[in-house]
Amino acid sequence: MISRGRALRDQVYENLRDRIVNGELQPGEALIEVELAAQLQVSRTPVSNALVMLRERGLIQDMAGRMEVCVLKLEDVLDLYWCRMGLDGIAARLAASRINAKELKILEQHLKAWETPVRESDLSALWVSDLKFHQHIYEVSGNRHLVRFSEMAAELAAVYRRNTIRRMNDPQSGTSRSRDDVRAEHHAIFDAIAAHDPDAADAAARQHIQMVIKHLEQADMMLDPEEALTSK
Amino acid sequence: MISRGRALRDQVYENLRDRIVNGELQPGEALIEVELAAQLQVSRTPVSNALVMLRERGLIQDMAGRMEVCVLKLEDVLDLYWCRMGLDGIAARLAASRINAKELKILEQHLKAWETPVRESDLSALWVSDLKFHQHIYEVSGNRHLVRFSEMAAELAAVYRRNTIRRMNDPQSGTSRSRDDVRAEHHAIFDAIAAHDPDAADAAARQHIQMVIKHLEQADMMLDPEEALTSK
DNA sequence: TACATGAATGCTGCATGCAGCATTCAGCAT
DNA sequence: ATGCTGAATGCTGCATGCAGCATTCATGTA
Repeated sequence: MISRGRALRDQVYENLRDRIVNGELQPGEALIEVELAAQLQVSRTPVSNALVMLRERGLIQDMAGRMEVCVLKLEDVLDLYWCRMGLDGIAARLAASRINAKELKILEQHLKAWETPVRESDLSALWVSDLKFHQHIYEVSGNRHLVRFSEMAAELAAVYRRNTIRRMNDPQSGTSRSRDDVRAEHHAIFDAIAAHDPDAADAAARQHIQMVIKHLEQADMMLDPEEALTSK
Repeated sequence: MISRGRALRDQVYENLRDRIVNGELQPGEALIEVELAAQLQVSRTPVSNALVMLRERGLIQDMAGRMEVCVLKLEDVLDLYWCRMGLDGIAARLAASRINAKELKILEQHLKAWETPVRESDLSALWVSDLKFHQHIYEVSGNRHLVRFSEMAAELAAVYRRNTIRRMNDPQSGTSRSRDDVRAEHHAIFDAIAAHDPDAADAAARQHIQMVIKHLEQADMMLDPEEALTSK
């Protein structure tokens, strides 16, 4: 689990970050240094350092000395997607002017995962390719700070997603987005980048996030008609 | 210097962050735990924690175990301004739809600092009001994550600014921007926000950063005609 | 003089001890 | 039974000891 090649604090950090993002550690759950240290077979020091790092990233929050997994409200996630609207637009813009043939081919492959219909059962595979599609655009942008910021935003949003939006993706809730819509939006982004048209790529990327925001607001109302009015 | 009300690590962090941003600690300078601990009259522990936090923010970098103040290349700063182009645009967009009369008045005051001509001697006052102008838009946007990201980008860019761009602001170098240009760009942003026109505010904010980027590229060529070609 | 090799130094990363604060629980009084 | 008070517990934040790694310096050799 924990090797001793790299710094222990970095390994502990990654371990905890992954467990928070994938929902193993739930929002509001307390993170106890001694417990985690025992689990991971290290002393309290690297765990303490990892907690400081997680706090800096906003993944955990300080509750009177004790640390707990961050509890995000819908407002937070909407805020994060507004950030991504700006960042994704710029990433697509830069990618449009810098992408080469090889990178374009990879991007196309991520896009195609949405073309072929999949069974309802492994929707998750679809979301992975969605993630990869966006990540690849960031990488192609060649802007490491853009990558950093978008990763931070995506990580935080993922915590919310994992714990709340799952309900939305349940087709029975009536709140899941039409795959055709998503596919069309991705296609617009891809086409603009392939055409090396920065303005169009920027606009398409922002339009995509705009739709995600609209969907989040609507889905929230459908799931929690009461609290939605009070901007929970 | 260091009180014991709040956590020592947070105070040490702020102390070091400020010293890095204002240039007291120069890029490439080593940060020695025992030295800093002695200076600030604390043990190595809170200093070590503060260094972890600074690393997470990108303000310092790991050089084979030793920590040193981050050394930014022009490429990094351009990357950061591209991020700000996206973020500033969204901030202006949100501000345009949410700003109230009182907040608008404050924004106008920051704007007016550029109207009245100032002596060459206190150009720095002008840059403070520039900073406040942009910061206020972020605050008005009401998006705390947007504020966080923009602060991180601004902090990093400030390190570069403090240590490199100062030369640009020397009128003798011929690389300082025309105050009239900056004023006009700020005015465009203000007008769009005042008119509650999100699209126009977004576009004006991005246009402003676009000009900053252009200026940075040009000024770099003028200061370092050799290295500019090799994307120093 | 230049270079190589080994010892000494300096600094970090991790473990652990200790003190302080908050929370909890038990016992007592009403 | 309920509310209050004090003790016990649990956890964190900070200090410090120790080991390991890298760098540096000195000494010896070609």
